[in-house]
Amino acid sequence: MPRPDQSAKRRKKLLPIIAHTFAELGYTRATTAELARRCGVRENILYRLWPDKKKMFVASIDYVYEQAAAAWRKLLEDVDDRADAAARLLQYEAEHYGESGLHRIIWAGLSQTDEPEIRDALRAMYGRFHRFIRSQIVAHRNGTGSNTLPDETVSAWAIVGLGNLANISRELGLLSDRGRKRLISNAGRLMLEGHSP
Amino acid sequence: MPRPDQSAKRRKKLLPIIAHTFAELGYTRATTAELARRCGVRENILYRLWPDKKKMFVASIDYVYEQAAAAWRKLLEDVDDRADAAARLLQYEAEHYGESGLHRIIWAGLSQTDEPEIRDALRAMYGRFHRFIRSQIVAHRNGTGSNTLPDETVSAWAIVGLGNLANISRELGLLSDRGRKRLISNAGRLMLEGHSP
DNA sequence: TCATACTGTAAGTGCGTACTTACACACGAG
DNA sequence: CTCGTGTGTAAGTACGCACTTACAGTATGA
Repeated sequence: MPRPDQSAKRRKKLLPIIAHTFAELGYTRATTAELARRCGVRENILYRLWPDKKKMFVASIDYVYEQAAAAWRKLLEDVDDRADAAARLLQYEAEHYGESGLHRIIWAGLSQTDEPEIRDALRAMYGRFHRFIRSQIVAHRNGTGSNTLPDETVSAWAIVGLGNLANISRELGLLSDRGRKRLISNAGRLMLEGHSP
Repeated sequence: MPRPDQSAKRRKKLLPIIAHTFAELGYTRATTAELARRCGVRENILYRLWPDKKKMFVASIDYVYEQAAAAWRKLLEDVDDRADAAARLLQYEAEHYGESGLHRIIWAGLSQTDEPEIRDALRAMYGRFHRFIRSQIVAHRNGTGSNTLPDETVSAWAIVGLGNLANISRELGLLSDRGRKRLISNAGRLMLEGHSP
């Protein structure tokens, strides 16, 4: 028997570089040559790790959620009161939303939704985000829901939308940093509990 | 003197076709050959009307707002009570959001924001949408603002975000038609006046 | 030690794309 | 009529791209 296959390890090591390159340049401008250059390898090495460019991109979409979820999990480790967790997450996102720049991958993906693999990856990603946020809302409200509030499913989607727009506004310079913070914390709080701070 | 220049008229006539092609195929896959084919002309004709492909795309971004604004203006013609207008618009969008498919142009643009012209066009477009919605909110609240509500600027951005997410959900099949309607009308109403129907 | 699969280098290849050029024709003003 | 310019057709060009191939080297298990 010859040497063992290191592909899995290597994929794991290169994926962050690939993902950030897609985020920075978009799908088209992130050429396979450029991806390879930034990874410090030749193109054919990438093609040994993924069958084609599209698969590299799909892997990057999954990576976006992994990263966000990891940051959130870490944040929640320090929070004892589960009902408080949602507010803490909102606060955290108001400060840090979009810093990683990885959300640009999603936009690149959204303009390629005619590719089923990409569409499926995006749908899965949004679904995961939604489920996570919804579970936080449920824990936060904890049965105290007033009937003038939208249900948790709707509220969670609205908060996803809020985050989305916060990213766009950061990208285009639509709002100042303060304005964006206010947007997330005020509108987010309203969605969460029916009034803004 | 020879024949008069018909370029302006022609641009106006072809732009809707161009825009819908970008919306359907995205920037990259909407090749100049395909754009020309759908317009029923040869490529060089397009290049006489716009200096390059990027300019065709920028014109399409502007077209997105023009179209939405035209529909809204038409809807508002029949509304006497200005305070009611915002609710009517929400209702209308809950039913028809994203039908035109033109929003896909925006996603294509968002993954090209390193091009200053495209970024500027997008920023201008979002600014116009925001101003329009904000003015409707102001008229709707008409001084009756409670202090548990976010101010009009924040609320307007939140509603823009809501619309954005509604489009994404339509594209990816995240929500049923009913779910999307509920999202826009419930969360939108909450943003507008502090409680949902 | 040795066969075998992994790993790296370097040079393609074919194709699709944005954009151009050359030229025949049509129309409208003087 | 006729000159000059808008309009249409058709072919072409240079280039960048995703993806491939050929081959030399290298570490591993039996």
